[in-house]
Amino acid sequence: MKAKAKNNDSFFESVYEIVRLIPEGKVTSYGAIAKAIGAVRSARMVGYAMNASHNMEDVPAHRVVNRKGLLTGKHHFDGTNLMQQLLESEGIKVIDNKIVDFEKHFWEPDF
DNA sequence: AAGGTGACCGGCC
DNA sequence: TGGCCGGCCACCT
Repeated sequence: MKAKAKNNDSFFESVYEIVRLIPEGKVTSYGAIAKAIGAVRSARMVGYAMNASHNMEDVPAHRVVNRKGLLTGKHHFDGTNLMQQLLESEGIKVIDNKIVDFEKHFWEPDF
């Protein structure tokens, strides 16, 4: 069996915790999450964690974008425009892999 | 154990 | 907004 549940208390788990708290219709940046867990300099790790989030169903990685509001991680999703579809489905306008009014939909992890 | 990797960020132009 | 460069740090092989 694969058993890739990753029960370890790794850094990834911390990231999932925050991402899971993201409300619908809201988006956040990797840096914001990194800061929330207390690892501003580990923003890259946040993206790394999202890579493994594919096994996690409760992790809406599609609500996480880079600082520019670009769907940088959309390439890692099942489809090509799956991420965009999900965001639009929640009321977020996405044009050319870019979130419209990114700041408006920006959600900061509440400690 | 050491090196390579990466869904990033910030600064500069 | 966009492109380039350096730093940073946990995970993987």
